[in-house]
Amino acid sequence: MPITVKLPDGTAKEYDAGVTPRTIAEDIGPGLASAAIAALIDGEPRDLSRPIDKDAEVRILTPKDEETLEIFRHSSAHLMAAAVTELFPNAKYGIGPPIDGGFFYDFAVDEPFTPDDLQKIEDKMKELAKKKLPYERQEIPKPEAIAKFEELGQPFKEELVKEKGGDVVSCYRVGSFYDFCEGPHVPHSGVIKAIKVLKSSAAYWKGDEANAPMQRIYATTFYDKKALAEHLKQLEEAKKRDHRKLGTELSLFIIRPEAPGQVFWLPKGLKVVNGLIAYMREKLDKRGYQEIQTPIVMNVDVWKRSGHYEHYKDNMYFVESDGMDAAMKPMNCPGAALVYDSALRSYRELPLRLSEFGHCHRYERSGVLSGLTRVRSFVQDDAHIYCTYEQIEQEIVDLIKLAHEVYADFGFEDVRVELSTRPEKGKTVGTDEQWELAEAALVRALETAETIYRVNPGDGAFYGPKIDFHVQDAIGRTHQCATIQVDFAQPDNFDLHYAAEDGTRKRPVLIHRAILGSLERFMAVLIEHTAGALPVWLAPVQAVVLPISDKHHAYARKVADELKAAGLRVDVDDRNEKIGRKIREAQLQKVPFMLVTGDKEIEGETVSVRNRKDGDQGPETIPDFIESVEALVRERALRP
RNA sequence: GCCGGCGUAGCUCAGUGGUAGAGCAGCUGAUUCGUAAUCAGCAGGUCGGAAGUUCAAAUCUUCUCGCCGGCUCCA
Repeated sequence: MPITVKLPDGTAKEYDAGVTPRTIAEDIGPGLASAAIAALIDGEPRDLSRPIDKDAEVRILTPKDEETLEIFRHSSAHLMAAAVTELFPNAKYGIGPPIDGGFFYDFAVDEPFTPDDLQKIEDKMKELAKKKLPYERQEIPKPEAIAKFEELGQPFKEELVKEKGGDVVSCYRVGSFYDFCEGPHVPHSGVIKAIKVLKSSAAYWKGDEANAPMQRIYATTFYDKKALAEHLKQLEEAKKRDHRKLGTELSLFIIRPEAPGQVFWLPKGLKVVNGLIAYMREKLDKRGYQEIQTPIVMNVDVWKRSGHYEHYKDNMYFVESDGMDAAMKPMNCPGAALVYDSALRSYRELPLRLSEFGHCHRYERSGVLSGLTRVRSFVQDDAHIYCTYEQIEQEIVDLIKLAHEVYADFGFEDVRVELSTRPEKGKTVGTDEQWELAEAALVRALETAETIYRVNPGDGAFYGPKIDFHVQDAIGRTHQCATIQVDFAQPDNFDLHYAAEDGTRKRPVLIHRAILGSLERFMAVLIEHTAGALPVWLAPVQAVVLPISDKHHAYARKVADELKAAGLRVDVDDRNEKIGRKIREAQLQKVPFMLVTGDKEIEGETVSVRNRKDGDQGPETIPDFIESVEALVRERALRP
């Protein structure tokens, strides 16, 4: 029976039913046939060898197509499992999906893999790749598959087959590895030309600590060795930008064993943090916020009332003093609620926007702490907006705009927005109706603000749904920053109300929001994004004056005094060192401007300006230099 | 928390059972210098902590603290 195959360029060809994509590729040309990895049949990815039995649109996939990478990495995961099968015949297979930048495969083994094992696995993979082992697809009845995996001693696979619907399941064989798998796969292992096994770590079957422990091996593969080398170089670059490393090198902060998960801000780091706070205050003042500060330790009754005790106590620190049971605040909302409740509020005051740079403490499991991004003590640029139901949408639209405005100021162009909805019932406070109203309000606001967003079902806070903003740094890592949450429950818990226009008492709605998120985490993002070269307006030291020799010290100090008088943050490097050394160190400290002062400059009452990015800029008078720096600060320019 | 790795001078690291090392930073001195490292000397460590094995422990064992990686992403 003939079928019609439509190609991407619009041409149609006739084939006998059962023709494979490979044959079609060969028909189109030998170049395409040899580059072909898989095919899209009516948009569905398929093996090259899988017969087509009806009219279809066919697109041959080569390494140039984006869709191919996932297939390629997935096939690579099978190759890794094949290598493990040969080296560790007793390994039980879990799952092996592609991930960003590579893939992993989970194995249950008696002994965790050692670095040596990983090298052996990599070598074995390379050996198997060279053999050009075919990826063979089989479709077999489900009971047969179950029996097969039982016979192979693969309980996890058996479990997965049992969970799968349908009567027939597909399996793939590559080398001595046989796997339950939808596919598709590359035609043979020879296309996997560049392989690197990266690391191994613990995981649990289906990600649940209650299940069997497994060893997860991470690896990556590429179509050619050059691409792999580039990828590894990028990983190196990411290490160089790591905020923990730069934090030490630039003397921004330390974290000590005496206080795990808590930050000691050094003078330079605190300059930057304070710069961020000043920046946010300026933004908030323009938007009608009123700043408050609420206590860190409050009677535990407050937390029982807010619902935190019930839903969040595992993450809270408790203290006792004067016989009072108290807790350290993990969030600022109850404090704000008490402030709201301290006066009789009128509808005329709404929306009441109470901001707070609130210092929160949350107990985090020891294994999850990480630099500035996951800490136990942090300051949120928080605010609580009390408003009427009608005002919600406009407030949220404004917040979405504010978030985008702030991120643009820092040069974050790639911002992802996520809407997280209600977690499992029983883990939340508030009624069904309240949740529905809150979620609907967020969705409406997102649509009004024309924001593209993704939904994270069940990922909301225990008191309300939320919109999260994730920014991507210069090396592609994403970090959660802003969060906007609608909360109908807290005003109830604290019995908050306002006098409405008609004289009745009504319940306000609460919107929680943070724009930078936590100052600690935002610092991490900023440090990694800028590789430590903070924009001039935030740089802890904006300029360093570099006298050439002793006899220029007096002039250098005079210059520095003038700059300081103008409000610039300036140091003088009057060490007994050569100018080259002073410049090198200022460059390494990422100081935006270096001002070389010697005989020439004294004579002309100038400084020779060198900026960290473009090098020597030649002489400039001091007033001119001050003016140019002030302009950069005013504009919050991203580059000197 | 769990699994693995790691913990030696302020920083980066060497040192696999026999007297604790290097580079950088620091201090002192010399040098007075023009756009990414001047030279010399000096000083600096209960080898994360505790217990154990041993004639002898940074090194081996146990416990403990901390750090790093990972623990959601359909076979």
